[in-house]
Amino acid sequence: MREQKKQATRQALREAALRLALERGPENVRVDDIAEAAGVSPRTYNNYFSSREQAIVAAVTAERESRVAAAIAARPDGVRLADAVADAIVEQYTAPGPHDGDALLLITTSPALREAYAEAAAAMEHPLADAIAGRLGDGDGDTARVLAASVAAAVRIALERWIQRPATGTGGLVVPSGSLPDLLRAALAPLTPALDAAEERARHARRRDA
Amino acid sequence: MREQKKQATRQALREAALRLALERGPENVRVDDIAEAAGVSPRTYNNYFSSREQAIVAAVTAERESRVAAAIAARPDGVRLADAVADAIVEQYTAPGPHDGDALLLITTSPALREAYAEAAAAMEHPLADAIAGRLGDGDGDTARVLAASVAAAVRIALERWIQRPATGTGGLVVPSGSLPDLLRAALAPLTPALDAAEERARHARRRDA
DNA sequence: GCGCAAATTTGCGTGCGCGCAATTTTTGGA
DNA sequence: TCCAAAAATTGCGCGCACGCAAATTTGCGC
Repeated sequence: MREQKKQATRQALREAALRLALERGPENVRVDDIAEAAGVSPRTYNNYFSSREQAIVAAVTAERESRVAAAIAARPDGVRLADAVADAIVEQYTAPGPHDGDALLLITTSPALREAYAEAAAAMEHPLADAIAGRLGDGDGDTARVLAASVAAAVRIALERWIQRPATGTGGLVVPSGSLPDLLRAALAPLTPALDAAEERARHARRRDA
Repeated sequence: MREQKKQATRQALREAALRLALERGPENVRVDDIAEAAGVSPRTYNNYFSSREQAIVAAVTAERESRVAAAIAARPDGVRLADAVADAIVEQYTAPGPHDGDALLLITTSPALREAYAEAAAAMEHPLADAIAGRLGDGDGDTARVLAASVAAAVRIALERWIQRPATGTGGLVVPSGSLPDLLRAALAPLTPALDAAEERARHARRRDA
């Protein structure tokens, strides 16, 4: 129940950060302001978030990265790994958050926030590696890590694309950065052969053991 | 020739950073010291490197990341993409640098330096994406980006493993983290199917065009 | 309720990253 | 050679991240 209090503080900081950023614009939010709004000392803020952008972005990201891993583990054993991964990711990234509308608009505004948002996808690397290793029968933990890192990188790239505002002023026809699910699946597609091959290898290894 | 001067300053900073870190230990090197040793204002230091660790690590990393891309582009068209990538990476990461012996020992000492060293692999993402796109006939630049990011992530993981000191005090038999070439190839192996598939697709696309 | 141990919060000090605007250096043309 | 534009360097100031140690809170057995 001590953990509950920590999560409460964390959430308070997230929401304070987002609210202030929406009210005043991201540039006019000091770390001290966020801490004060959450009823916490400025030093404590940095025990929870290691940068100012992280807190704002976390308000919309929440625990999404670890949910992805859980969602993958929850898929029945029959489905292909590549499908489990792609479906879980699309599912979690399209799950409606409370403030998403205005918050995402805000994030696209600031380069620093855009970067932090895309970079947050890296947080899924370790949970994802565990989930993939679980599915592969953890014959080779290293393979799982590499695949997880690759998937995380693909998601990051998809998010970068998605958040990118089409260049203003060029008047050019920039590809209007399709829907998020499409971008995610497109970015993950090149990795499908690698996931399939790893799954196949794991299957062979298991059969050999039996 | 203005570019030459910039590169000279950059190198002076790198070498000064490494030399001081070796002399006093990484913790006892202020950014101001590095700047002074390189005959440059502290502010200028941050025009070249955005963190203290970056300069030290850059002394051993140098321009390795961009060389990888060049090495890939230099391979004859016949060789498989996956082989070109793996060979180029192994080649560049085993190329003997001047100070490598003591410098690498130093890097393994400090967690911050270890992280910076592994993280430096991310710098190869963009050059690598260009090189891969070139090989694939840039039919799909997005695929190249994802593959490049995946390769960079794999290299990062291999480097993390490599510089990991076996846990002291556990007395356990930690796998003694094989040779760097082996680690690199092992980390890249899971991505081979993805690289092969992308190459195959590109070949079909080209044939269709002809 | 009491008190102790563990974990968390907090204040303080230091060094750092970087935006900004002024200054110095470099470049290329007349 | 000289000058104007461009580019790099520098000083300044601010806010921030974080190590450290003291203070506070929390959890738990009695």
